[in-house]
Amino acid sequence: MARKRDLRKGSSDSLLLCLIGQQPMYGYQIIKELEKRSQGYFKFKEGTLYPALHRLERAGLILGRWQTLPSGRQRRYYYITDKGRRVLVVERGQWQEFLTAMNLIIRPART
Amino acid sequence: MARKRDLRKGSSDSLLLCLIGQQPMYGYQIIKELEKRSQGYFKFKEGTLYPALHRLERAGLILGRWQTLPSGRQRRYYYITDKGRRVLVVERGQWQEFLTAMNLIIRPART
DNA sequence: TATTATACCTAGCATTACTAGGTATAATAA
DNA sequence: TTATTATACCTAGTAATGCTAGGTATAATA
Repeated sequence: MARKRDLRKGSSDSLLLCLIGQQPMYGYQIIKELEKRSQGYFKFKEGTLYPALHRLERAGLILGRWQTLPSGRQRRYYYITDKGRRVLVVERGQWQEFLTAMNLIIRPART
Repeated sequence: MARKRDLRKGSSDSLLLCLIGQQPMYGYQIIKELEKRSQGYFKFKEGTLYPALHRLERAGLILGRWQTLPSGRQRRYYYITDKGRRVLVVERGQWQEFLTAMNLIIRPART
């Protein structure tokens, strides 16, 4: 039973949009930042993160730009788009609705 | 983007266990009950519910028994098992953890 | 008589998180 | 010097699950 994995399904895009919406970020940084902010709960795997970023970019919600560090190392920074911001608002609302509905069912019983 | 669908992924089993844990129920009843209790949010499709019930039964978390009504109609009532109760406790905890982590990320920004 | 509600079922599709592999550089430890 | 860890990106294929769309059948209502 892959319960934890599946609870997370569908939340990834909102999390990524939310972070990138606050500040442009690159993939590796996002993984570290999500783990830090969630106090260790979210540990995105690369096989989850990078495909997700590519999906969001294809959907026009974020925009990626390669940036070269003085060291010569390459990073791909992602910027949220206007469309991305609009979608984020919707998704935050959907999260609230889902949370409310879940709590109506799950919470009442204290057994 | 099937966002709402995917948020729900992984929550179904907990919802079903939770309901059946309070009182034995049959499939059709569960659909109606979930919709009522969630104030219309959860509208389980039969293609979601029945396979889920069968999964839970295969996993030994619930037990199904056919019952014949005076009318002759058949219903399959599901009962939670001891194992099911133990799993439910775990899943409630996991939901809480997930909720907490999500809120740490999603809530702060009020943009 | 036709429609809606009740009551169950399943095959196959779409989506997404993850596994497990890959490439490459920089910094640190042994 | 060498080995390991951290940084930084990528993808093919698998597993899991919600849903679509179809099926069967009876009872109640319009």
